[in-house]
Amino acid sequence: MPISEDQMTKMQAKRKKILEQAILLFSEHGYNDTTIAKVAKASGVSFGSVFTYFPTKDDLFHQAVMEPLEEISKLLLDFDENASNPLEELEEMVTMHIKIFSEVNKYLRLVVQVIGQYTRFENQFKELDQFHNTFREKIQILVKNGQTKNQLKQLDTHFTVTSYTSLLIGLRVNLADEPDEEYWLKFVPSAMQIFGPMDT
Amino acid sequence: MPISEDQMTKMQAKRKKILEQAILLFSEHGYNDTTIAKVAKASGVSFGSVFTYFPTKDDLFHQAVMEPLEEISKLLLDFDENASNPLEELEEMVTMHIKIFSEVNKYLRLVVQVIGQYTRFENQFKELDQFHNTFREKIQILVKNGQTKNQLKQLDTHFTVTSYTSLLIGLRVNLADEPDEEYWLKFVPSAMQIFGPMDT
Amino acid sequence: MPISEDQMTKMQAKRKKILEQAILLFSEHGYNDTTIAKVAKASGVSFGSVFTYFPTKDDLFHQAVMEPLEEISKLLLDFDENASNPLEELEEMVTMHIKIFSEVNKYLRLVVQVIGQYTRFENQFKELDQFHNTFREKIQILVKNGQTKNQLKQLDTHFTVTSYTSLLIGLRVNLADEPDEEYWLKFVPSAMQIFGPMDT
Amino acid sequence: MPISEDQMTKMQAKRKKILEQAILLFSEHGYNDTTIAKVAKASGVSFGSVFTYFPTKDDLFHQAVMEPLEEISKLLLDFDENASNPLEELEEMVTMHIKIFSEVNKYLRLVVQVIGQYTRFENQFKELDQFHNTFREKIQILVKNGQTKNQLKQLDTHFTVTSYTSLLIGLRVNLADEPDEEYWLKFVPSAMQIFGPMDT
DNA sequence: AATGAATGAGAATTCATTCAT
DNA sequence: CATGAATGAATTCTCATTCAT
Repeated sequence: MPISEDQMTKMQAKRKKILEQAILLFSEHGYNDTTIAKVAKASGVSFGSVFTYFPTKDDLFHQAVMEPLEEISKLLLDFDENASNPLEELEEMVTMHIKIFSEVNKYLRLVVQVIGQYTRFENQFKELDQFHNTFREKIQILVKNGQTKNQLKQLDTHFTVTSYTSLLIGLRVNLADEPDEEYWLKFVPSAMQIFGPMDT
Repeated sequence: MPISEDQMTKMQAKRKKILEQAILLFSEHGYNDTTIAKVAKASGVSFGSVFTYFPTKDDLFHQAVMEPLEEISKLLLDFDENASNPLEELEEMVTMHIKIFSEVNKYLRLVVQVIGQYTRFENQFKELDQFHNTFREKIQILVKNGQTKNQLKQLDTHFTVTSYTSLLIGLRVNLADEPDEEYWLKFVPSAMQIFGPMDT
Repeated sequence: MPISEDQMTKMQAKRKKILEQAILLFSEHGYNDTTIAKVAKASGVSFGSVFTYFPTKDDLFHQAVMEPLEEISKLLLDFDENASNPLEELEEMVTMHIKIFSEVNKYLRLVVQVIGQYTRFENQFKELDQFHNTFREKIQILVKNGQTKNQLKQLDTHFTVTSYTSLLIGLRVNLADEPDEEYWLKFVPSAMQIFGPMDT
Repeated sequence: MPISEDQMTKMQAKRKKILEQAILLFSEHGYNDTTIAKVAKASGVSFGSVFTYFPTKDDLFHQAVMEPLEEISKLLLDFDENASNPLEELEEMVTMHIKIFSEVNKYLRLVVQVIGQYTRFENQFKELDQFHNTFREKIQILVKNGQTKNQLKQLDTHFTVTSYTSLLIGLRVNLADEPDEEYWLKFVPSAMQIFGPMDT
């Protein structure tokens, strides 16, 4: 092997650094106003090096949108849709989601850009849309279970869940770069309301 | 100076046409990918004419964001926060808002872009933010009245109303270019839930 | 009409100037080493103006190869293949061809580049090749007439004429930028030999 | 130093392989479109290895033009200018030359590029020109001998011989990548005509 | 000697803006 | 006022060359 393990590690780190800075810049300034030169400078690498790791600017953007999705989607799907106490699980889930959305500020702004211009960023949009479907389906099961157990009102689950995910993304849009988790958590009750919890 | 009224009318029409097309193009393709040449072509006017009506591209964008706001804000604020039956008024208001959001697709995508990149479009963002505050304040009064009359649960009005506006904008993001008003109206119940209507 | 005739004339002149300089530069330095900046400078126009007249560099090259062809092909085909005295006509034709080839130095170097890299300049090559066929066919008729009248030896006309055109282009290659018409004319007897004139 | 003979052989082979591929690529795609990376890939060696054998791209091109010349020039000069039967020798020579030109297609395209852009490839051109002179001088002697023996017409030998070499290079340009030796050999009579053989 | 990551100079192309007609 | 040619700054991407491993 011509490449030592040490070098591999360094390269991985370099790639990661570039991608991180790209996400930051893309999310703040958009696709066009984020030049490769700016990304290179922010990452502390040379201009040409960006092209060593990402063949085109399009590719860099694509990876900036796609790579974090895997990790974040795991976190967002980390709840038990068949929990014995659906209402309790739902509240835990909402709390978790709110926390996550309060944290991954920059990346979500990138997501909003992609969705907002889905014709321009078609490929990325498709993948995000696919996750959105998976996401909603899993929540729907939990909601149905809650309704079966009479913990939730008999609302249409499709519209309920779509409203919930819309609230999440809408908060991220409206709260701009509000970083205070405490503040975010105050939206948990409103979010819960959407699911129509039975008064007890 | 010696400009006939007829000419004035024509120029107004031309300006309006340019602005309309600019909104469409800006919302679909973003600021940078919308060139003046494309706007001119879409409007059926010459290249240089755009500059006759809007001194710079920045200005064109600014007007594209600001001018429709006046009209739309009037529509959105068209409810009686001191109605004698707050819950009924609230439901009417929500229905109206959902209808409006289902209709002004293109413009709202433009709004999302501005909010999503508020550092880049600072001036426009400020004005939108200002309206957002006015908007929320008026709704808050209605909600408080509803709570006083025990039609609504005693939820924190600030967070409730911000959740409501977030849901609206979030729906616009999530439903992309869904144009069917019938479909949109199905979200009214979910939106109402946020305000915690008392079961009757 | 928004453009005055005067302006049209100026633009035509500008376009011509750019094309002329492009031919010179392309022929001397090749496609890649001829930058648009150099063409602009040589033509005394601004960088961007080149793009006003020729959308891409490829297009500029294409026109540089194609446009002069029309005029030159007319000159080269200006002989009477059915002349009553074919041998005399042939000698006049050869003399004319040699003169032309001695004059259009730069352009022919461009032609040699295209032919030499016909895979790279496929489109241009095809058109040149087409002319080459037309050119040879017309000469072949004259040669056949000369053979019928026993003024020329019974040589295979296809190979004879292809040899003749090869000699012409080969001379242009070998004589590099020799500009002296007198010198060039000394090759007429050699060129005539190819056709196998009967000794008289 | 301590380099085994075995290693030397391997390196020589590697160098040869690189040069062969370089000739192919340069001749087909020209200097600029032939990147070091492409040469490396075609040769099956690593990117950096090309630089081990050829310090710069210029040098690689230089060697690609120069190294084959030695061998080919020997072949082209392999005739007896003082043969007792000059005409017979001339015909044998022409046949041999035509065969050689039909074979070394790729390299000759490279030669045409150098001559066609002699200002750009000055050094290489000078050496090719030098050979051209040597080549013509030797043929001239043979032609003069043929004229002395009244086997050839009294034509100017300089122009005759230059016409002959022009025909050769012109055929290589015109016949593009025609590989059929049989076809090429049909040009021998035309080539012979240039020397003005006496009818017998 | 071999490898390929790192670098940055250089090139084509786009496009807002200016301005003469 | 309308038009569109002229301009050049800015951007992406390529690639020869260097150099650490």
